[in-house]
Amino acid sequence: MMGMSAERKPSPSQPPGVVEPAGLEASTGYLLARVGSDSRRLWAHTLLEEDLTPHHYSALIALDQRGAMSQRQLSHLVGIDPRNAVPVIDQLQTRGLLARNPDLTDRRRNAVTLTETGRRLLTRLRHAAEDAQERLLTPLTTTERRSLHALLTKLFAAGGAVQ
Amino acid sequence: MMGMSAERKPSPSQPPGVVEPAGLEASTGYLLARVGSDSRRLWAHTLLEEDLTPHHYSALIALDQRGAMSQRQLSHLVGIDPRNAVPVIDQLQTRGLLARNPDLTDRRRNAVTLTETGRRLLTRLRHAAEDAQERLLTPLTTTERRSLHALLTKLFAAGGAVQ
DNA sequence: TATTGTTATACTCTATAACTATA
DNA sequence: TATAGTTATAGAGTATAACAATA
Repeated sequence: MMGMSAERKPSPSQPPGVVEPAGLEASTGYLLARVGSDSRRLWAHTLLEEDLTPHHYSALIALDQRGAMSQRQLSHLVGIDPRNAVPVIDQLQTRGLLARNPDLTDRRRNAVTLTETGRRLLTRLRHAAEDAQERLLTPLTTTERRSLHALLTKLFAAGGAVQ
Repeated sequence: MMGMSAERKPSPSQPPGVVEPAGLEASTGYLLARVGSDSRRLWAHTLLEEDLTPHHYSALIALDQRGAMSQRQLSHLVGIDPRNAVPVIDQLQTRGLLARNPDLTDRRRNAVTLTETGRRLLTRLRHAAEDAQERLLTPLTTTERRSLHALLTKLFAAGGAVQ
């Protein structure tokens, strides 16, 4: 419908003498980027019903998990630039989902916290997230899902090394 | 340096009674999207030296592998919208890397083919792609890489089912 | 001097709508 | 009527440069 589509060739089975150049599916990096963007697209589409973007959701999740923190900490945790976090936090604050309080130990900082409204919305969103994830991972068995999660975690944890 | 960064907690080891809400790293979909975008970023950064984007590269690869095809086929194969493929193909044509020839069986279509110049450039780019991939997958063993590739292929192949 | 939050800005990627020429 | 290519356009995501307040 919208996502990915390229046909696959499970077994190359080349006629002898013909060397076909490697296709896109041969690259793990390409598959990672493409499946990853599909994952994001799927989730973004679901969040549209709540008028939120994946960045909004990630920020709410991080605040729920770690409690109050500065905007820099939050941006770093969510993986976006602090500059681009400003409008994201603005919108969440306007909707009463989080609050910016003064940090008493450092007056440059805002202590960003989740509100009760934000927490309630998050509960609803978590269910939607599980549904979306279920749809995404349908082709995999439980064991395969665990394996994929472990491998991605390994890449994610080492992330700082990339570039 | 720029990519991902969130700290991990290999073992949760909660104090009894405290239930910490699940964080972002608990979601396979999130990890997929984030590691995927890092993969794309890394590759895009490498391609910048040749003044190309990942889409340009994907198009060249697909043409090299499958030969002449229409713009729609090419777009579909690469996973981008035909509308957005127009400027991509324009730029590649301007640089003499591919050619748009009339399709004799259907005058609406362009038969897009790789030029010799395009093929030569591609040879160079393939090496760069291998290097980038090596950097990306450094944290994984050979077995783990094979496993990841297989899992992603499974998700990719089933892609049409998503959404 | 370095850091926190901010603004303004620009560029890429992706998506919606609508046109044209062919089939 | 449906399809192939195209244009214009708008939005989200990301990145560069620079600033004020504070450490």
